[in-house]
Amino acid sequence: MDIGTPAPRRRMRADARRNYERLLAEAAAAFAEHGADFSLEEIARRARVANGTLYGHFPTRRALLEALLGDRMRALAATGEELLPHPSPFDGLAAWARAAMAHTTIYRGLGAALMQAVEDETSELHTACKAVLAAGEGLVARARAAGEVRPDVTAPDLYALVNAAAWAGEQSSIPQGERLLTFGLDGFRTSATTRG
Amino acid sequence: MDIGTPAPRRRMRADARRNYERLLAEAAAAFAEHGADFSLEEIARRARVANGTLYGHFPTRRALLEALLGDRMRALAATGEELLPHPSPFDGLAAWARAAMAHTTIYRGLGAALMQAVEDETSELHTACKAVLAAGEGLVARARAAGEVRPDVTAPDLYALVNAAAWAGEQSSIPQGERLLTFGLDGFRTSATTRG
DNA sequence: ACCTGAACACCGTTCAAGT
DNA sequence: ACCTGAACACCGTTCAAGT
Repeated sequence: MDIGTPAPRRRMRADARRNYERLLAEAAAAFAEHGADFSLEEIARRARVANGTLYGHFPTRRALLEALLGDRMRALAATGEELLPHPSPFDGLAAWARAAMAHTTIYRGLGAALMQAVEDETSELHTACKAVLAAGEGLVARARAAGEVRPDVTAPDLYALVNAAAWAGEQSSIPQGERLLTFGLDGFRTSATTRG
Repeated sequence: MDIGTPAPRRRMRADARRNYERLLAEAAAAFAEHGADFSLEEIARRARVANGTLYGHFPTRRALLEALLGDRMRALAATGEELLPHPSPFDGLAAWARAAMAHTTIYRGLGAALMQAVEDETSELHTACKAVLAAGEGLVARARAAGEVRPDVTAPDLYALVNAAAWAGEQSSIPQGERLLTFGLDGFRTSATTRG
């Protein structure tokens, strides 16, 4: 499903709304091309807006990321709930993990932001991260109950695996992210407990 | 084994040598406390040296890291070779992976530097990273030959797992690094291939 | 209600001038 | 042979002054 440009929550003056949307558009393009750590000052310049205007709309980089990704993250959480009744609890979990990693890789450096935001209640991204974590929790709990995943696997394990794999993929010229995710998910499986 | 302060490779003038060592000492302390991305300018200030002097001795941040960690990384590679005749190839590999992660976590942010350096031949850290990778390759090859690890597991997989786990641990308030490493290593195991 | 742009306190890196 | 410190081109963030 296409999500489109997010809309500001409240009524805004016409010029404010235009600036808001130009900032979002330039940020989306710049983050996609150069990563989530791209210069905010340069984004303001590209949007033909004073740097102070950017901070007026988005007091932190996290606020900007939330405006860009909040809906997408809630959609990811919803996908997790849709996968709950999957015939194979492990396969449902694995499919969602791959979708989550695909989400994390839209901006380079995003994994770090998502890892920090889930533990930082003051982060504008925190609520969205919590929703994603909760979706993971549902899938993990069901796979655990079905005995398809080790009893000690937690939702934070899944969350960390997805972000760490995305991170590894960014650092590598080969598809290291997908490989790590596969190995990690298989490490979650009950059969992996059987040691020599 | 203690490694101590690395020595410059060539004869130096007395004042140069003093500056070199002060820079190394301040960098080691600052990196340990604030991570491998700590300001080089501030390190020069703490060493009571002009910023240009730092660049004279260490043209890049990577050169500074190499001077600090090169010997330690070669020692890690040697440990890998010592573990080659381990009675259980998998356990030997796992023990070395844990040692490697312990090495990576001495400075926050080091994992990213090590991931990039192993693919960047122009990096001053490249040779040391290659030595570590080669040690991993030996352990992986033996575990693979013994059938204790999946046939498709590679040395870069192990290298990436260690660094990604170290990275995840840095972002988290719980020991997420150790957990991810355990899951990933178990995902390497042959038994994990047995799927439903 | 919102925008502007200067101000402040930082970076990394280079390089002419010194000793 | 090495050191110095200014110079350059950047950052993120704040805030008084405008409209």
